[in-house]
Amino acid sequence: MKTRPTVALTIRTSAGIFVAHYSDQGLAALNFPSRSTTKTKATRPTGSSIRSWHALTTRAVKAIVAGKVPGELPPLDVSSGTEFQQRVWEELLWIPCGETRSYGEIARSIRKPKSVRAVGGACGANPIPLLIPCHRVLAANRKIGGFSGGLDWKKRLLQREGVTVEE
DNA sequence: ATCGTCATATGAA
DNA sequence: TTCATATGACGAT
Repeated sequence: MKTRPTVALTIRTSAGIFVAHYSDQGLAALNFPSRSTTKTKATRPTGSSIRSWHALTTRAVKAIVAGKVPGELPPLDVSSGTEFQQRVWEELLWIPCGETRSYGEIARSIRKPKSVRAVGGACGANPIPLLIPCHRVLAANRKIGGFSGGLDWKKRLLQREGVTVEE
């Protein structure tokens, strides 16, 4: 996994300022609001493709934060992940808004029914939360599981989509 | 309902 | 190779 040059652009939402990182392949990472990353103002000359990608990202993020369907997504640069992780992430993309799956179900749908824990690991390694909806993956008993951006975020996003989870 | 234990895949150190 | 997991199934309590 090599680090390609990226451009960081911010997205202002009612929930805070997200930071999107773009490579020449597309959206490479999306960070939750946090104080430590708010100092990214290094906006270099951005190509027209990146600007149009950012427009799509911005719209999608705002929609998801509001619990609505994201609409068209920008190209996602998942080259930082292993083959297995990319397989999992792609699968997450098919989970419709308002529905959930379990880690085990994801494992089965990629024909690796025994790699349930590895699926959890892949979710945790997901560089683009929200757009790759890892928050819609719960444990088998419908419990919350974990979330890289903080469990409060996961709960909030699910509530917005009308999903209730066990506490 | 909760807890301990084991099976098992993947990835990072 | 060893260690840690955002799991799951099962049995004991």
